[in-house]
Parts: sequence; C-alpha cells; structure tokens
Amino acid sequence: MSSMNEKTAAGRLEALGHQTRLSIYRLLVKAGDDGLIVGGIQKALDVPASTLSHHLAKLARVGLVSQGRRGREIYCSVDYDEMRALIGFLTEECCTGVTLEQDAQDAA
Amino acid sequence: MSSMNEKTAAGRLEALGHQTRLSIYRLLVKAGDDGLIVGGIQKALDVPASTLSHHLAKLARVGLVSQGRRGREIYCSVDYDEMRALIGFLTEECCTGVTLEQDAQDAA
DNA sequence: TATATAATTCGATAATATTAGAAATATCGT
DNA sequence: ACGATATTTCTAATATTATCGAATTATATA
Repeated sequence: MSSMNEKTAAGRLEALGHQTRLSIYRLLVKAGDDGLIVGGIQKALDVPASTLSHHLAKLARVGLVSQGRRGREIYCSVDYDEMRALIGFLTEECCTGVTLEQDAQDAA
Repeated sequence: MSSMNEKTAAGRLEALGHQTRLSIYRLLVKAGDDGLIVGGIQKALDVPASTLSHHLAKLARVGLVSQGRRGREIYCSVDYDEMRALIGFLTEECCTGVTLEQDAQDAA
C-alpha cells in the first residue's frame, strides 16, 4: 500500500534519531499546519543558524519536513503523510501481527 | 503512561536508523518469540561477527532487543513492549491529534 | 542602489560511528 | 584438561556526522 521500504524507513529513522532534530520535528508538530519559519525554530531551540539549517535539510531530504519560501522567510512544516507511512511501516513490519494493542501471550 | 521521553525515543530511533540494524530487527520480528541466535542472524544477513555483535549491542542497549545465553549460544529477540512504546511516542508526540488514520484537512 | 534581514552554503575541525580482523572469554563435548 | 564452537571485546583504521563561524545568496525596503 505505502511505498515504504526498509531503506527509506532507515533514512527517516536516522533523521529522527538525533536529539536536536527530534526536538525540531516535535516543535513543528506542535506548530501545526502553518509551521514555523527557520528563525522561529532557532529562537525556540537556541541552535546556531548553520547547524539548524543542516538539521532541517536532513529532515527535508528524507521527506519528513516540507519547506517553502515566503518572502525572505522559509516556512517549515511537518509532512504528516510521510510520518504516518513511517509509523505504518514500524507497526506492520517491526511489530509482527501484534496490532499495537497488547498481546495476550499466554501460550507459553 | 509510558515512561518514554524524547531522549529515549531519539536513542531508539537512532538504533533503528541504520540499514543493517533495521534488517536485524526485522529478522528478529519475523523470528517471533523464540528469537534467533547470533550465529543465525549472521548466516542470514552475512555480516562479520564482530560487526554484528556491535549492532546487536546497540539494539540491546536501547532496549529494543533482549539477549539471553542458552549454552554457548545467545538468543536474541525483540522486545515488543519497548517498540510499542516508541510507536506510541511517535503517534502521540509526533503526529499531533491526527490519530493515525487520515486527516480531513479541508479548512484550507 | 544601498542596507538590513533571513537563510543557506562553504570550509575547517572535532566528535562519533562503522567496520572488521585478531585476541579473549564462555561453554560444550570428549 | 583439551579442542571445538559461539560470541564478545580489543585495537586500529576509515568513514560519516555534527558543529559553527564566515562568506554567500535571496529577498525586502528605504
């Protein structure tokens, strides 16, 4: 159904697997559909501009974050579909038939 | 509810964010509750023993994989609870109120 | 056009991760 | 105790990431 494969998933997991980037991502989630401009993220998280830019580029490269210029500011926002695809992959491919609830493992 | 925080989540995401480790993890998921011995993983994925050992150690360190010796073999298996906690974190903290299904974003 | 603002790219360094052979450790079977 | 098997730890080389100031690009406004 989703065009998610192991390689893509690994790339996204790697992108999220960094404290600062995960913070950035969560901040963007909280910001909602409008997203935040780069400077806003910078102010909120206190990360040097160039460092932040690299992190955002990585998140964008793997498809988790979208960026779009509006004037001289660049708006960043989360791409929920892509995150959902990742979560779907983890649920289906990394959690066996166990559907997310709890498993009744009583057959031991 | 779950004791999952951003730091723990980032560590687990990082562990999974590597092609080989994600393959190892998925293999263990397929193997089910019994898991696999290290040598079995090695044979299946063709990774040098020491390299594999490091990858497994990393997965174990972050709690995603459990290891237990039985004789001279070490059985590795997935810890589903921990993975579920991670997926829960992603769903709740990184996907806003959007509950995993699709969102009707028509208010644009 | 000049100046200010927003963000990225450059360039260089430091820090970490990855890799894998060799040596060490643990356990088994004889 | 010895030899074989399973796995880890040691060691060292290589590769990749992360970091961040300085220079650059893009846009706006006076």
